[in-house]
Amino acid sequence: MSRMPRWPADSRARLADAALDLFSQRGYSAVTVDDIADRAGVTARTFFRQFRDKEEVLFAEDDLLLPSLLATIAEPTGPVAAEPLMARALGALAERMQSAHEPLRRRQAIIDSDVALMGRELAKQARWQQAISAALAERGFDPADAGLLAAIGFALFRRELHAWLADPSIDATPLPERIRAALPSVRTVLDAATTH
Amino acid sequence: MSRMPRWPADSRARLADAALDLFSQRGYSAVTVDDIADRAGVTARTFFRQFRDKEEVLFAEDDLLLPSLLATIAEPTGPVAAEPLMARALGALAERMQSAHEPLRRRQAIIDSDVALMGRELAKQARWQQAISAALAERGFDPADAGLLAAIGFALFRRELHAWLADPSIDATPLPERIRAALPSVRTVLDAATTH
DNA sequence: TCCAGTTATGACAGATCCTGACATCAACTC
DNA sequence: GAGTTGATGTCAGGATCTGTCATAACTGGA
Repeated sequence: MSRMPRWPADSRARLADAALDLFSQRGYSAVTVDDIADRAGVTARTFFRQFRDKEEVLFAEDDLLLPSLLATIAEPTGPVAAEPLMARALGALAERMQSAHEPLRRRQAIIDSDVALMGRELAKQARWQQAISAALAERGFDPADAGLLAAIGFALFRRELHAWLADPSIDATPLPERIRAALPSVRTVLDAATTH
Repeated sequence: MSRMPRWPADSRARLADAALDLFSQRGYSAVTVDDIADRAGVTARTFFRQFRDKEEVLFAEDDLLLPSLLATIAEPTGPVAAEPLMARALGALAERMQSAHEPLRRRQAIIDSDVALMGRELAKQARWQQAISAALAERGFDPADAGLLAAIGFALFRRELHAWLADPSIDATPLPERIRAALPSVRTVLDAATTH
């Protein structure tokens, strides 16, 4: 019994935690991969075996959320219009993020502080958008519409997510509620006008 | 007379040309900064004095377009609704890109081949979006609307730009015309529905 | 029991990216 | 013609990321 692994397990999780802590304390660019590896008790080579590059340690978790989002979109429910489907899919995604307000907040602060990280986040979201667009087309939407729908949904989701993360109060309006409340505004925004 | 500069002029332009050629031939990641500098007849250090990093050489020109786009938005024309204003601003931007179909096509092919470049492009567009949103707010739009408007405008512009670049025929539908034709679709897309 | 295969890691060399510091030299200014 | 400016070269060095091989725990079967 008493299996003694040669090294403590979960080096991946320890690296991710160490990275988030150090980035928060000193700022992304002031932290080297060696720093992260040291704090996690491994070498830099192990870091790069777990994460493609220094940036990826902040985004690896995201990949766990996409499949369930796609599943929600694909759920067979008979004919459905774009708006209620978006409400259901984005609402479900928001539910799953609801419990992680504080970690998400720290992470977003780091990303917002570095242009390259911002780019990485947007690139990842673009691939999500692509996948969602494909899922919408699969369900029978016109492909051209599907792309625009996915783009609009994401723009709206991003806006509400940032507003939610920026709100420090513990009993702020929950994210899913924000999303559902914001959806109708897309309809009216094109008719907005200036006074000068 | 006969001023003999110590070095040939326009090292920046020669570097940009060399980079585009080499990236097209061998692929972005297979080309080193030394390769680019060699072909341009300078050293790598000069490359980094002209461009912040290896990626920037593909995006530097973009910065010339933003000011005129903002100027179009700010043009005082009396009260105006969002949709015609977007049509005018995006149309004018499309006009200025119209003549550069082939270079833009090559550039986009390189960007699409590399995730990091995609991220850089999206980050740059996000900053544009931010600036445009601010310009819209400055003109009197509700700030929340302005952000969503800018996002929708960009999503639409990107879609049409990619379609235009993907069309190899010389007398394809011109970009400005595509943009203006696509704008109304935003209104109807939320009412699209599936049949299953 | 013993041995071969698997797996996670360490160790090390090296390519590439990017920066800081200083030197060089034509062109310009006075 | 002396001094200044500006674009470039040269060099050292840190950080990121990869390839390769060695090591030691674990695993499964002879």
